[in-house]
Amino acid sequence: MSSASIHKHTAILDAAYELFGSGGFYETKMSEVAERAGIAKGTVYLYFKNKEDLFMAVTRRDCEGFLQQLEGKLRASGSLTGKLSVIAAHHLFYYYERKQHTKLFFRAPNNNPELVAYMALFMDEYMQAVVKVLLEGGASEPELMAKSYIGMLDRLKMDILFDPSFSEEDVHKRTKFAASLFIGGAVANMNASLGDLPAGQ
Amino acid sequence: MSSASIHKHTAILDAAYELFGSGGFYETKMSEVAERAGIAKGTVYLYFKNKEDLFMAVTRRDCEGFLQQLEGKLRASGSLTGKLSVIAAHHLFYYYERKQHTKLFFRAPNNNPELVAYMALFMDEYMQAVVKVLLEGGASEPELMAKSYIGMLDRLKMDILFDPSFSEEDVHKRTKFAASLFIGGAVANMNASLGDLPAGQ
Amino acid sequence: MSSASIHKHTAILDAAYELFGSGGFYETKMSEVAERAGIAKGTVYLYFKNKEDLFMAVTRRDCEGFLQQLEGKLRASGSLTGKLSVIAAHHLFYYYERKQHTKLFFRAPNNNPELVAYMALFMDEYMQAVVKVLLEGGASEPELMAKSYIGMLDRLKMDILFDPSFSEEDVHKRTKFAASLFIGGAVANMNASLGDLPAGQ
Amino acid sequence: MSSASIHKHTAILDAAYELFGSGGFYETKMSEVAERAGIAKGTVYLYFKNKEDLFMAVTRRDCEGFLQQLEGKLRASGSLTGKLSVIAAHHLFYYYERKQHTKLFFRAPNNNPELVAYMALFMDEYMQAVVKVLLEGGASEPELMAKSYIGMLDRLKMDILFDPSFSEEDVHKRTKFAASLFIGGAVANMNASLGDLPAGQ
DNA sequence: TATGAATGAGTATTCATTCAT
DNA sequence: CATGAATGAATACTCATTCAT
Repeated sequence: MSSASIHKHTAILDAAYELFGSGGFYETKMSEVAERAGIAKGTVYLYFKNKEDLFMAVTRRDCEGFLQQLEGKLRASGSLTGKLSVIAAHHLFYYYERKQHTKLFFRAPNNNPELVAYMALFMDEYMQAVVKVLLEGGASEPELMAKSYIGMLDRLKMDILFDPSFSEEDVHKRTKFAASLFIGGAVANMNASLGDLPAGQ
Repeated sequence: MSSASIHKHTAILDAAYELFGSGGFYETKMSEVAERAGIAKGTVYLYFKNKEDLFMAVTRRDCEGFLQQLEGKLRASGSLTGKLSVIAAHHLFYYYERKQHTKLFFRAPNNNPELVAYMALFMDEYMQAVVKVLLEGGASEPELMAKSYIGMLDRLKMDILFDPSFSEEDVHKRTKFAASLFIGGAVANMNASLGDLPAGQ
Repeated sequence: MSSASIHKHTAILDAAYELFGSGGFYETKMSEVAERAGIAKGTVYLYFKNKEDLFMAVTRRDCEGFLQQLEGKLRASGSLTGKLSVIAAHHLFYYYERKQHTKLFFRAPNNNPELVAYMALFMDEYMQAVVKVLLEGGASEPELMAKSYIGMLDRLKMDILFDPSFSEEDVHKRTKFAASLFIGGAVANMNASLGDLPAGQ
Repeated sequence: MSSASIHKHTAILDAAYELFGSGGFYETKMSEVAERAGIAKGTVYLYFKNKEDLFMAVTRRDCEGFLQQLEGKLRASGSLTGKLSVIAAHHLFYYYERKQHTKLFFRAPNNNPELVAYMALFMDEYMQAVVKVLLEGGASEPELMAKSYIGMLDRLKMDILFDPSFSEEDVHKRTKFAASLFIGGAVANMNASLGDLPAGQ
């Protein structure tokens, strides 16, 4: 692929990322993608088989970037607690930085088995990255714990996407909160005794 | 509204619930909804303004049912820990019982502000129900905690939806796991010491 | 099917007959068919699955009409020679009457197996009708003879389709010529002896 | 035109002949033609103005070859009957030898006046070749007779194209049958008297 | 109320053709 | 001469919605 080709390939992915991201799969027109990429409609089809293929490619690039960055950051960080904080920060800031374009990324074509399979794979890889961290601490149910942590983070991210007044500082607070809650549990954030809590749960 | 009308209204909602639930908004046809409801295509429009309106109504009924049931269960339960367990059980079993039809419910029309607003409202009401419970324990950041708990539960529910071998027993385990992790934190599930954990976090 | 439906069905077939007939399959647009039939584009699809289906239906109606008329005329006619003349007249006048619309009917979608099969069936039925006549005369190779006769007629019809000055009288002459040539052979139309003709052939 | 050019010109014609022949005009892509000819897409346009021009050239080469071969064979043959047999054999074997590639040759672009004109010209030249033979026998309606003979042959050729089990021997039989029927007429193939045949027709 | 025939706006995709290299 | 990346016109088909009955 020539450098011009690569440039066009990237331009299409970028355009599609923004449009799929804000309008979703069904409400994004291939002609819009072409226009935003600064090329002709037919040209899109020289690089991607069809609309679903383009959506897959956009998703793939995004997910791979997410995981690669995460792994780099985890390698560079130390203690267990530090790593859990890194995960939280990565998750929240990743979306914070892309809030313009990922608002509605979760609007995907509904019955595309390939996409469903890929998303499952992504989720699994993400989870395994977290599991690996947890195992260092000797967690007994690392997969469930990893899923729980990811779920927490994913929900905490929603406000970031939809609340335009969210500041970087706010994201930092949320990051610390998430790691702390996950590690210490609700009990650590409460004044009242939890005397009725079954011990060891 | 006559009783015949109510019956038809309900039949349409039921049909739409199943179809939207398994195929998503865009891949569900109004004609299919009518057919499954046992009425004529035009009749759907006597009860719902248009496809989005129908989707809204389906969503609303589902969310309201979810919240009402939750509130009933919370009133009937005692301690803080008990209530947190009730929330987890409700969230997971709700989807467990509807796994046939909610698989893809999260595929919604992408740019409908009314729907977005409603979902935000639902999330807020759900969160407030959890907040109310947490406040009994004197939580300091009850909203963030509530969101985190809901996020955990939502991710833990995904396997239930997509893994057909999931048994009722498995759901029970997950329920206990979720409540326990949320209350006691990761530290309680780990063998290794978390000596590097900043105290009080 | 209501009478209005039948009317529309027929109107579409008529419109398609004329357009396919003069422009061929590929150069006829469904929107033109609809317009000429006086209905909306979408309505065509209520009556015919797609463009190929419509083409098939048009072809079928035309071929069936051709054969039915032929059979009626054959029943009403007497001697072997008379029947052969009836066949010739039917073939030539059928196209003479439709010269406006069948000029290019032989431009069909190229790779439609169903259509190919149907045309083979039609040709076979046509041939069998001729074979039946020939068998009354004790022909020894009736199928090849039938095909030959049909081939003659089909070529003799071409001028009718493409020559606008062709009169009904001309068609009559051609009819007589065809029957006579087929029955008596070239030898009957020649002054010179055909002494070198293998005897008995 | 250099020899390399001639080679490319021929390669394109060969490729187009096979593809148009088996897929028809509309379902053959210029890119396929180029690929099969072993050249780039754009190069085709250095040799042929456009797709229709290429189709014309392919048709022309085929028709000219058909006529030239026929004329050569006719010069080499003797009696009237012999010449008629030569015509039949030529027509049938020509397609027999090309059955792979001419199955669908008759699927031409529908509204190309130049092509229509050329085909008329070809038909006329073919007819004149036959007429010339028939005039040696003093035929009174040589053109109609020629057309009829060609029509017969054309129909008799169809089975050859579509029936893969057709042997060379079968083609021979058909050749003899055609010439014999044309010369002697149906009456020669029948047991029954044709007493009602108008004398001299 | 209920129907369902009719509508027509809306869009992904193809492919002949061009032209800068 | 040769290339092949880029173009964009052109069209079948779908399906939400309407409205005469």
